[in-house]
Amino acid sequence: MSSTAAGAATDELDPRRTQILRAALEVIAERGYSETRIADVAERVGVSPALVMYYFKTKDRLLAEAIRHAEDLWYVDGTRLMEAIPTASGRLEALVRITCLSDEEVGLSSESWALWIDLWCQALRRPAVAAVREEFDAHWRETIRAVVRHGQAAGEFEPVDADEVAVALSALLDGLSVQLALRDPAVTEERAFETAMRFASRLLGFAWEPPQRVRRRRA
Amino acid sequence: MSSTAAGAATDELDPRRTQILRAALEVIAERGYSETRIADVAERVGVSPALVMYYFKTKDRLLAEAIRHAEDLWYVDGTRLMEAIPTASGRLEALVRITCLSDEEVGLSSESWALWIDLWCQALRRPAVAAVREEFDAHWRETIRAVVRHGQAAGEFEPVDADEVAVALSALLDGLSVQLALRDPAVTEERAFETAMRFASRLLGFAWEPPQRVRRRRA
DNA sequence: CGCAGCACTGACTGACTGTTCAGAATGGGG
DNA sequence: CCCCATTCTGAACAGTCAGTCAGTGCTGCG
Repeated sequence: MSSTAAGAATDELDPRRTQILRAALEVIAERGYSETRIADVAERVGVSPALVMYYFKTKDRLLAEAIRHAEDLWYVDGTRLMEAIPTASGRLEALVRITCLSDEEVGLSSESWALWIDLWCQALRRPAVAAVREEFDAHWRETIRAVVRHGQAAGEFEPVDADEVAVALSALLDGLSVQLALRDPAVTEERAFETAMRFASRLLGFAWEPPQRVRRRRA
Repeated sequence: MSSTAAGAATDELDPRRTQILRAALEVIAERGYSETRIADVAERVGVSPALVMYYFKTKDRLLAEAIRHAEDLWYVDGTRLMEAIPTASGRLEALVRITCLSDEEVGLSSESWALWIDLWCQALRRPAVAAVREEFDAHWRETIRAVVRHGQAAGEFEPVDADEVAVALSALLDGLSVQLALRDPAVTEERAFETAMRFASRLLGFAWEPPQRVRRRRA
Protein backbone atom coordinates (compact mmCIF):
# COMPACT_ATOMS: atom_id res chain seq x y z
CA MET A 1 0.00 0.00 0.00
CA SER A 2 1.14 3.52 -0.88
CA SER A 3 4.79 4.54 -0.79
CA THR A 4 5.68 3.27 -4.24
CA ALA A 5 8.56 5.56 -4.93
CA ALA A 6 7.80 7.61 -1.86
CA GLY A 7 9.90 5.92 0.76
CA ALA A 8 12.77 5.19 -1.60
CA ALA A 9 14.85 8.10 -0.40
CA THR A 10 14.53 7.18 3.25
CA ASP A 11 15.02 3.49 2.52
CA GLU A 12 18.55 4.24 1.39
CA LEU A 13 19.42 5.67 4.78
CA ASP A 14 18.84 2.50 6.74
CA PRO A 15 16.85 -0.25 5.04
CA ARG A 16 16.38 -2.36 8.16
CA ARG A 17 15.16 0.60 10.11
CA THR A 18 12.44 1.65 7.68
CA GLN A 19 11.59 -1.99 7.16
CA ILE A 20 10.81 -2.22 10.87
CA LEU A 21 8.87 1.03 10.76
CA ARG A 22 6.71 -0.22 7.94
CA ALA A 23 6.09 -3.48 9.75
CA ALA A 24 5.17 -1.54 12.87
CA LEU A 25 2.62 0.47 10.90
CA GLU A 26 1.05 -2.69 9.56
CA VAL A 27 0.77 -4.20 13.02
CA ILE A 28 -0.64 -0.99 14.48
CA ALA A 29 -3.26 -0.88 11.76
CA GLU A 30 -4.21 -4.50 12.44
CA ARG A 31 -4.04 -4.80 16.20
CA GLY A 32 -4.20 -1.22 17.35
CA TYR A 33 -1.57 0.98 18.91
CA SER A 34 -1.79 -0.22 22.48
CA GLU A 35 -2.10 -3.88 21.50
CA THR A 36 1.00 -3.81 19.34
CA ARG A 37 3.78 -6.01 20.69
CA ILE A 38 7.34 -5.74 19.60
CA ALA A 39 7.30 -9.49 19.10
CA ASP A 40 4.68 -8.99 16.37
CA VAL A 41 6.74 -6.40 14.61
CA ALA A 42 9.87 -8.53 14.85
CA GLU A 43 8.08 -11.58 13.53
CA ARG A 44 6.71 -9.66 10.56
CA VAL A 45 10.18 -8.53 9.60
CA GLY A 46 11.57 -11.97 10.30
CA VAL A 47 14.05 -10.97 13.00
CA SER A 48 14.32 -11.39 16.73
CA PRO A 49 12.51 -9.03 19.11
CA ALA A 50 15.87 -8.03 20.50
CA LEU A 51 16.81 -6.48 17.18
CA VAL A 52 13.84 -4.18 17.28
CA MET A 53 15.05 -3.00 20.67
CA TYR A 54 18.47 -2.60 19.16
CA TYR A 55 17.23 -0.04 16.63
CA PHE A 56 14.67 1.70 18.79
CA LYS A 57 15.68 1.76 22.41
CA THR A 58 12.11 1.50 23.65
CA LYS A 59 8.65 0.51 22.49
CA ASP A 60 7.32 4.04 22.85
CA ARG A 61 10.01 5.34 20.61
CA LEU A 62 9.31 2.73 17.97
CA LEU A 63 5.61 3.55 17.89
CA ALA A 64 6.17 7.29 17.89
CA GLU A 65 8.57 7.06 14.98
CA ALA A 66 6.21 4.76 13.14
CA ILE A 67 3.43 7.33 13.39
CA ARG A 68 5.71 10.05 12.13
CA HIS A 69 6.75 7.80 9.30
CA ALA A 70 3.11 7.29 8.31
CA GLU A 71 2.60 11.03 8.35
CA ASP A 72 5.51 11.51 5.96
CA LEU A 73 4.27 8.84 3.56
CA TRP A 74 0.81 10.31 3.51
CA TYR A 75 1.98 13.79 2.63
CA VAL A 76 4.46 12.73 0.01
CA ASP A 77 1.74 10.85 -1.85
CA GLY A 78 -0.94 13.43 -1.15
CA THR A 79 0.80 16.61 -2.21
CA ARG A 80 2.25 14.98 -5.31
CA LEU A 81 -1.24 14.08 -6.43
CA MET A 82 -2.59 17.52 -5.62
CA GLU A 83 0.00 19.50 -7.47
CA ALA A 84 -0.96 17.80 -10.72
CA ILE A 85 -4.34 19.54 -10.64
CA PRO A 86 -4.65 23.12 -11.92
CA THR A 87 -8.01 24.44 -10.68
CA ALA A 88 -8.70 25.12 -7.02
CA SER A 89 -12.07 23.41 -7.08
CA GLY A 90 -10.44 20.39 -8.67
CA ARG A 91 -7.81 20.34 -5.94
CA LEU A 92 -10.40 20.63 -3.26
CA GLU A 93 -12.31 17.77 -4.78
CA ALA A 94 -9.14 15.71 -4.81
CA LEU A 95 -8.57 16.49 -1.14
CA VAL A 96 -12.04 15.39 -0.25
CA ARG A 97 -11.79 12.33 -2.43
CA ILE A 98 -8.62 10.97 -0.91
CA THR A 99 -10.06 11.32 2.57
CA CYS A 100 -13.43 9.76 1.78
CA LEU A 101 -12.96 7.32 -1.07
CA SER A 102 -10.75 4.29 -0.59
CA ASP A 103 -10.56 2.97 -4.15
CA GLU A 104 -8.17 5.65 -5.31
CA GLU A 105 -4.56 5.22 -6.28
CA VAL A 106 -3.59 6.88 -3.02
CA GLY A 107 -5.10 3.94 -1.27
CA LEU A 108 -4.69 4.27 2.46
CA SER A 109 -8.13 5.38 3.46
CA SER A 110 -9.90 2.47 5.08
CA GLU A 111 -7.16 1.13 7.29
CA SER A 112 -5.26 4.36 7.68
CA TRP A 113 -8.30 6.04 9.17
CA ALA A 114 -8.26 3.40 11.85
CA LEU A 115 -4.70 4.38 12.51
CA TRP A 116 -5.79 7.97 12.62
CA ILE A 117 -8.40 7.34 15.30
CA ASP A 118 -5.84 5.37 17.24
CA LEU A 119 -3.53 8.35 16.98
CA TRP A 120 -6.15 10.62 18.52
CA CYS A 121 -6.71 8.16 21.28
CA GLN A 122 -3.04 8.04 22.20
CA ALA A 123 -2.67 11.79 21.80
CA LEU A 124 -5.15 12.19 24.63
CA ARG A 125 -2.53 11.05 27.11
CA ARG A 126 0.90 10.82 25.55
CA PRO A 127 2.39 14.29 25.03
CA ALA A 128 4.81 12.98 22.42
CA VAL A 129 1.99 11.62 20.28
CA ALA A 130 -0.06 14.74 20.91
CA ALA A 131 2.72 16.85 19.40
CA VAL A 132 2.81 14.76 16.23
CA ARG A 133 -0.95 14.91 15.96
CA GLU A 134 -1.17 18.66 16.34
CA GLU A 135 1.59 19.27 13.88
CA PHE A 136 -0.08 16.96 11.40
CA ASP A 137 -3.46 18.63 11.79
CA ALA A 138 -2.01 22.11 11.47
CA HIS A 139 -0.33 21.00 8.25
CA TRP A 140 -3.59 19.57 6.98
CA ARG A 141 -5.52 22.74 7.69
CA GLU A 142 -2.78 24.76 6.07
CA THR A 143 -3.17 22.65 2.95
CA ILE A 144 -6.88 23.40 2.81
CA ARG A 145 -6.29 27.07 3.53
CA ALA A 146 -3.81 27.30 0.66
CA VAL A 147 -6.25 25.76 -1.77
CA VAL A 148 -8.95 28.15 -0.63
CA ARG A 149 -6.72 31.20 -1.04
CA HIS A 150 -5.60 29.94 -4.41
CA GLY A 151 -9.20 29.61 -5.52
CA GLN A 152 -10.08 33.02 -4.18
CA ALA A 153 -7.18 34.65 -6.02
CA ALA A 154 -8.32 32.99 -9.21
CA GLY A 155 -11.88 34.13 -8.67
CA GLU A 156 -13.21 30.60 -8.34
CA PHE A 157 -14.26 30.98 -4.70
CA GLU A 158 -15.99 33.71 -2.79
CA PRO A 159 -13.87 35.79 -0.41
CA VAL A 160 -14.85 34.11 2.86
CA ASP A 161 -12.47 33.61 5.77
CA ALA A 162 -10.02 30.91 4.71
CA ASP A 163 -9.15 30.01 8.29
CA GLU A 164 -12.77 29.46 9.12
CA VAL A 165 -13.23 27.26 6.09
CA ALA A 166 -10.16 25.22 6.93
CA VAL A 167 -11.33 24.53 10.46
CA ALA A 168 -14.86 23.69 9.41
CA LEU A 169 -13.98 21.54 6.43
CA SER A 170 -11.26 19.59 8.21
CA ALA A 171 -13.61 18.95 11.11
CA LEU A 172 -16.33 17.75 8.79
CA LEU A 173 -13.92 15.45 7.00
CA ASP A 174 -12.64 14.10 10.29
CA GLY A 175 -16.15 13.39 11.48
CA LEU A 176 -17.18 11.71 8.27
CA SER A 177 -14.04 9.65 8.21
CA VAL A 178 -14.72 8.36 11.70
CA GLN A 179 -18.02 6.99 10.49
CA LEU A 180 -16.32 5.47 7.50
CA ALA A 181 -13.57 3.90 9.57
CA LEU A 182 -16.17 2.40 11.90
CA ARG A 183 -18.20 1.26 8.91
CA ASP A 184 -21.37 2.93 10.07
CA PRO A 185 -24.13 1.78 7.71
CA ALA A 186 -25.60 5.29 7.67
CA VAL A 187 -22.48 6.76 6.05
CA THR A 188 -21.20 5.23 2.84
CA GLU A 189 -18.12 6.48 1.05
CA GLU A 190 -20.14 8.10 -1.71
CA ARG A 191 -22.42 9.76 0.74
CA ALA A 192 -19.53 11.13 2.74
CA PHE A 193 -17.91 12.42 -0.42
CA GLU A 194 -21.04 14.13 -1.65
CA THR A 195 -21.86 15.58 1.75
CA ALA A 196 -18.42 17.07 2.10
CA MET A 197 -18.41 18.46 -1.43
CA ARG A 198 -21.85 19.94 -1.11
CA PHE A 199 -20.71 21.58 2.09
CA ALA A 200 -17.54 22.93 0.54
CA SER A 201 -19.22 24.24 -2.59
CA ARG A 202 -21.92 25.96 -0.60
CA LEU A 203 -19.38 27.46 1.77
CA LEU A 204 -17.09 28.73 -0.95
CA GLY A 205 -19.77 29.46 -3.51
CA PHE A 206 -18.66 27.40 -6.46
CA ALA A 207 -20.78 25.19 -8.63
CA TRP A 208 -20.68 21.48 -7.96
CA GLU A 209 -23.11 18.76 -8.82
CA PRO A 210 -22.90 15.22 -7.48
CA PRO A 211 -21.74 12.67 -10.03
CA GLN A 212 -24.40 10.56 -11.66
CA ARG A 213 -24.80 7.01 -10.39
CA VAL A 214 -22.07 5.96 -12.84
CA ARG A 215 -18.49 5.89 -11.62
CA ARG A 216 -17.33 9.41 -12.13
CA ARG A 217 -14.69 10.49 -14.65
CA ARG A 218 -13.39 14.04 -14.47
CA ALA A 219 -9.65 13.66 -13.77
CA MET B 1 -20.27 15.07 37.63
CA SER B 2 -23.64 14.77 35.85
CA SER B 3 -26.15 12.18 36.97
CA THR B 4 -27.60 14.25 39.76
CA ALA B 5 -31.00 12.66 39.92
CA ALA B 6 -30.30 10.69 36.78
CA GLY B 7 -28.78 7.52 38.13
CA ALA B 8 -31.03 7.44 41.17
CA ALA B 9 -33.37 4.88 39.71
CA THR B 10 -30.61 2.47 38.75
CA ASP B 11 -28.80 3.08 42.01
CA GLU B 12 -31.68 1.49 43.86
CA LEU B 13 -31.26 -1.73 41.95
CA ASP B 14 -27.78 -2.50 43.18
CA PRO B 15 -25.83 0.33 44.78
CA ARG B 16 -22.50 -1.46 44.84
CA ARG B 17 -22.82 -2.37 41.21
CA THR B 18 -23.47 1.15 39.96
CA GLN B 19 -20.86 2.44 42.35
CA ILE B 20 -18.33 0.25 40.61
CA LEU B 21 -19.59 1.33 37.20
CA ARG B 22 -19.18 4.97 38.08
CA ALA B 23 -15.70 4.35 39.40
CA ALA B 24 -14.86 2.50 36.20
CA LEU B 25 -16.00 5.47 34.13
CA GLU B 26 -13.80 7.80 36.13
CA VAL B 27 -10.78 5.58 35.69
CA ILE B 28 -11.44 5.15 31.98
CA ALA B 29 -11.66 8.90 31.58
CA GLU B 30 -8.37 9.37 33.42
CA ARG B 31 -6.22 6.50 32.21
CA GLY B 32 -7.94 5.45 29.02
CA TYR B 33 -9.90 2.34 28.22
CA SER B 34 -7.05 -0.04 27.53
CA GLU B 35 -4.95 1.23 30.44
CA THR B 36 -7.71 0.76 32.96
CA ARG B 37 -6.90 -1.90 35.55
CA ILE B 38 -9.48 -3.49 37.72
CA ALA B 39 -7.19 -2.79 40.66
CA ASP B 40 -7.68 0.94 39.98
CA VAL B 41 -11.42 0.62 39.91
CA ALA B 42 -11.42 -1.46 43.09
CA GLU B 43 -9.16 0.99 44.89
CA ARG B 44 -11.39 3.90 43.94
CA VAL B 45 -14.41 2.18 45.39
CA GLY B 46 -12.40 1.03 48.39
CA VAL B 47 -12.85 -2.68 47.93
CA SER B 48 -10.71 -5.59 46.83
CA PRO B 49 -10.12 -6.34 43.16
CA ALA B 50 -11.74 -9.70 43.69
CA LEU B 51 -15.05 -8.03 44.43
CA VAL B 52 -15.06 -6.34 41.09
CA MET B 53 -14.65 -9.73 39.50
CA TYR B 54 -17.47 -10.95 41.68
CA TYR B 55 -19.92 -8.47 40.18
CA PHE B 56 -18.65 -8.51 36.62
CA LYS B 57 -17.25 -11.88 35.67
CA THR B 58 -14.59 -10.38 33.43
CA LYS B 59 -12.81 -7.12 32.73
CA ASP B 60 -14.26 -6.82 29.26
CA ARG B 61 -17.74 -7.08 30.65
CA LEU B 62 -17.05 -4.43 33.25
CA LEU B 63 -15.79 -1.97 30.68
CA ALA B 64 -18.57 -2.70 28.23
CA GLU B 65 -21.22 -2.12 30.89
CA ALA B 66 -19.48 1.03 32.02
CA ILE B 67 -19.67 2.46 28.53
CA ARG B 68 -23.32 1.64 28.25
CA HIS B 69 -23.87 3.23 31.61
CA ALA B 70 -22.22 6.43 30.41
CA GLU B 71 -24.44 6.40 27.36
CA ASP B 72 -27.54 6.20 29.54
CA LEU B 73 -26.44 9.01 31.79
CA TRP B 74 -25.69 11.24 28.85
CA TYR B 75 -29.08 10.81 27.26
CA VAL B 76 -31.05 11.18 30.43
CA ASP B 77 -29.42 14.53 31.09
CA GLY B 78 -29.39 15.57 27.45
CA THR B 79 -32.99 14.94 26.47
CA ARG B 80 -34.32 16.38 29.69
CA LEU B 81 -32.54 19.63 28.93
CA MET B 82 -33.69 19.66 25.32
CA GLU B 83 -37.36 19.14 25.99
CA ALA B 84 -37.48 22.32 28.04
CA ILE B 85 -36.86 24.38 24.92
CA PRO B 86 -39.77 25.23 22.60
CA THR B 87 -38.30 26.48 19.32
CA ALA B 88 -36.42 24.18 16.96
CA SER B 89 -33.60 26.62 16.43
CA GLY B 90 -33.27 26.95 20.19
CA ARG B 91 -33.09 23.19 20.56
CA LEU B 92 -30.52 22.94 17.85
CA GLU B 93 -28.45 25.57 19.55
CA ALA B 94 -28.72 23.65 22.81
CA LEU B 95 -27.55 20.50 21.05
CA VAL B 96 -24.57 22.26 19.62
CA ARG B 97 -23.82 23.94 22.89
CA ILE B 98 -23.70 20.82 25.01
CA THR B 99 -21.33 19.21 22.56
CA CYS B 100 -18.99 22.17 22.20
CA LEU B 101 -19.13 24.15 25.42
CA SER B 102 -17.97 22.58 28.65
CA ASP B 103 -19.09 25.16 31.20
CA GLU B 104 -22.73 24.22 30.96
CA GLU B 105 -24.83 22.59 33.62
CA VAL B 106 -24.70 19.38 31.62
CA GLY B 107 -21.03 19.31 32.29
CA LEU B 108 -19.49 16.26 30.73
CA SER B 109 -17.89 17.76 27.66
CA SER B 110 -14.18 17.99 28.16
CA GLU B 111 -13.46 14.65 29.73
CA SER B 112 -16.38 12.82 28.24
CA TRP B 113 -15.17 13.60 24.76
CA ALA B 114 -11.98 11.83 25.64
CA LEU B 115 -14.08 8.85 26.61
CA TRP B 116 -15.87 9.18 23.31
CA ILE B 117 -12.67 9.03 21.28
CA ASP B 118 -11.61 6.05 23.32
CA LEU B 119 -14.92 4.43 22.49
CA TRP B 120 -14.26 4.87 18.77
CA CYS B 121 -10.83 3.41 19.18
CA GLN B 122 -12.12 0.30 20.88
CA ALA B 123 -15.03 0.01 18.47
CA LEU B 124 -12.51 -0.42 15.68
CA ARG B 125 -11.74 -3.91 16.95
CA ARG B 126 -14.18 -5.05 19.59
CA PRO B 127 -17.53 -5.96 18.05
CA ALA B 128 -19.31 -5.56 21.38
CA VAL B 129 -18.11 -1.99 21.73
CA ALA B 130 -18.82 -1.33 18.07
CA ALA B 131 -22.45 -2.27 18.61
CA VAL B 132 -22.81 0.18 21.49
CA ARG B 133 -21.17 2.90 19.47
CA GLU B 134 -23.35 2.44 16.40
CA GLU B 135 -26.51 2.35 18.45
CA PHE B 136 -25.45 5.50 20.25
CA ASP B 137 -24.63 7.33 17.03
CA ALA B 138 -27.87 6.31 15.37
CA HIS B 139 -29.71 7.65 18.38
CA TRP B 140 -27.78 10.90 18.20
CA ARG B 141 -28.52 11.40 14.52
CA GLU B 142 -32.15 10.58 15.15
CA THR B 143 -32.24 13.34 17.75
CA ILE B 144 -30.91 15.85 15.26
CA ARG B 145 -33.27 14.61 12.58
CA ALA B 146 -36.23 15.06 14.90
CA VAL B 147 -35.27 18.62 15.69
CA VAL B 148 -34.87 19.39 12.00
CA ARG B 149 -38.27 17.93 11.12
CA HIS B 150 -39.82 19.77 14.01
CA GLY B 151 -38.35 23.02 12.76
CA GLN B 152 -39.47 22.35 9.22
CA ALA B 153 -43.01 21.63 10.32
CA ALA B 154 -43.04 24.89 12.23
CA GLY B 155 -41.69 26.78 9.24
CA GLU B 156 -38.47 27.71 11.01
CA PHE B 157 -36.24 25.70 8.69
CA GLU B 158 -36.14 25.22 4.96
CA PRO B 159 -37.33 21.88 3.60
CA VAL B 160 -33.94 20.25 3.01
CA ASP B 161 -33.26 16.54 3.49
CA ALA B 162 -33.29 15.93 7.24
CA ASP B 163 -31.19 12.77 6.93
CA GLU B 164 -28.54 14.63 5.04
CA VAL B 165 -28.46 17.37 7.65
CA ALA B 166 -28.23 14.86 10.48
CA VAL B 167 -25.25 13.10 8.92
CA ALA B 168 -23.47 16.32 8.07
CA LEU B 169 -24.07 18.10 11.34
CA SER B 170 -23.21 15.14 13.54
CA ALA B 171 -20.03 14.62 11.55
CA LEU B 172 -19.09 18.27 11.91
CA LEU B 173 -19.73 18.18 15.64
CA ASP B 174 -17.71 14.99 16.01
CA GLY B 175 -14.80 16.52 14.15
CA LEU B 176 -14.88 19.74 16.13
CA SER B 177 -15.14 17.84 19.38
CA VAL B 178 -12.07 15.84 18.54
CA GLN B 179 -10.11 19.05 18.25
CA LEU B 180 -11.57 20.26 21.53
CA ALA B 181 -10.80 17.02 23.33
CA LEU B 182 -7.23 17.17 22.07
CA ARG B 183 -7.02 20.82 23.04
CA ASP B 184 -5.90 21.96 19.62
CA PRO B 185 -5.00 25.63 19.93
CA ALA B 186 -6.62 26.36 16.57
CA VAL B 187 -10.07 25.34 17.81
CA THR B 188 -11.41 26.97 20.93
CA GLU B 189 -14.80 26.12 22.40
CA GLU B 190 -16.33 29.39 21.23
CA ARG B 191 -14.95 28.96 17.78
CA ALA B 192 -16.27 25.43 17.53
CA PHE B 193 -19.66 26.57 18.72
CA GLU B 194 -19.87 29.43 16.25
CA THR B 195 -18.59 27.34 13.38
CA ALA B 196 -21.15 24.66 13.99
CA MET B 197 -24.00 27.14 14.40
CA ARG B 198 -23.05 29.08 11.31
CA PHE B 199 -23.00 25.82 9.42
CA ALA B 200 -26.36 24.71 10.76
CA SER B 201 -28.07 28.03 10.15
CA ARG B 202 -26.76 28.24 6.62
CA LEU B 203 -27.76 24.65 5.92
CA LEU B 204 -31.26 25.03 7.31
CA GLY B 205 -31.78 28.64 6.34
CA PHE B 206 -32.55 30.25 9.66
CA ALA B 207 -31.15 33.47 11.03
CA TRP B 208 -28.37 33.21 13.57
CA GLU B 209 -25.80 35.70 14.65
CA PRO B 210 -22.79 34.89 16.84
CA PRO B 211 -23.07 36.17 20.38
CA GLN B 212 -21.15 39.34 21.17
CA ARG B 213 -17.88 38.97 23.06
CA VAL B 214 -19.87 39.05 26.29
CA ARG B 215 -20.92 35.77 27.86
CA ARG B 216 -24.23 35.10 26.19
CA ARG B 217 -27.57 35.03 27.98
CA ARG B 218 -30.55 33.70 26.07
CA ALA B 219 -31.74 30.73 28.17
C1' DC C 1 45.79 -13.54 9.88
C1' DG C 2 43.79 -10.91 13.52
C1' DC C 3 41.12 -7.46 15.13
C1' DA C 4 37.47 -4.23 15.60
C1' DG C 5 32.96 -2.93 14.86
C1' DC C 6 28.48 -3.93 13.54
C1' DA C 7 24.12 -6.55 13.07
C1' DC C 8 21.98 -9.87 15.28
C1' DT C 9 20.21 -13.69 18.46
C1' DG C 10 18.58 -16.89 22.40
C1' DA C 11 17.66 -17.18 26.77
C1' DC C 12 16.45 -15.06 30.64
C1' DT C 13 14.11 -11.87 34.10
C1' DG C 14 11.34 -8.79 36.43
C1' DA C 15 7.21 -6.55 36.66
C1' DC C 16 2.58 -6.37 35.96
C1' DT C 17 -2.16 -7.91 36.19
C1' DG C 18 -6.47 -10.62 35.16
C1' DT C 19 -8.41 -14.30 37.36
C1' DT C 20 -9.28 -18.01 40.83
C1' DC C 21 -10.31 -19.91 45.21
C1' DA C 22 -10.78 -21.09 49.88
C1' DG C 23 -12.55 -19.11 53.38
C1' DA C 24 -13.88 -14.88 56.66
C1' DA C 25 -17.47 -11.49 57.94
C1' DT C 26 -22.21 -10.22 57.94
C1' DG C 27 -26.98 -10.36 58.51
C1' DG C 28 -31.60 -12.09 58.25
C1' DG C 29 -34.98 -15.91 59.08
C1' DG C 30 -36.37 -19.99 61.48
C1' DC D 1 -28.72 -19.78 68.73
C1' DC D 2 -27.82 -21.94 64.38
C1' DC D 3 -27.95 -22.05 59.41
C1' DC D 4 -27.59 -20.37 55.08
C1' DA D 5 -26.98 -17.02 51.45
C1' DT D 6 -24.75 -13.14 50.21
C1' DT D 7 -20.97 -10.14 50.20
C1' DC D 8 -16.33 -9.63 50.52
C1' DT D 9 -11.16 -10.53 51.17
C1' DG D 10 -6.06 -12.17 51.06
C1' DA D 11 -3.13 -14.78 48.87
C1' DA D 12 -1.60 -17.13 45.31
C1' DC D 13 -1.43 -18.50 40.24
C1' DA D 14 -0.51 -18.09 35.46
C1' DG D 15 0.31 -15.78 31.40
C1' DT D 16 2.22 -11.97 29.01
C1' DC D 17 5.79 -8.87 27.51
C1' DA D 18 9.20 -5.05 27.55
C1' DG D 19 13.67 -4.86 28.23
C1' DT D 20 18.65 -6.96 29.24
C1' DC D 21 22.85 -9.26 28.36
C1' DA D 22 26.38 -12.17 27.07
C1' DG D 23 27.84 -13.87 23.24
C1' DT D 24 27.86 -15.37 17.91
C1' DG D 25 28.64 -14.64 13.14
C1' DC D 26 30.12 -11.59 9.61
C1' DT D 27 32.58 -7.99 7.14
C1' DG D 28 36.13 -5.06 5.98
C1' DC D 29 40.61 -3.23 7.07
C1' DG D 30 45.41 -2.95 8.46
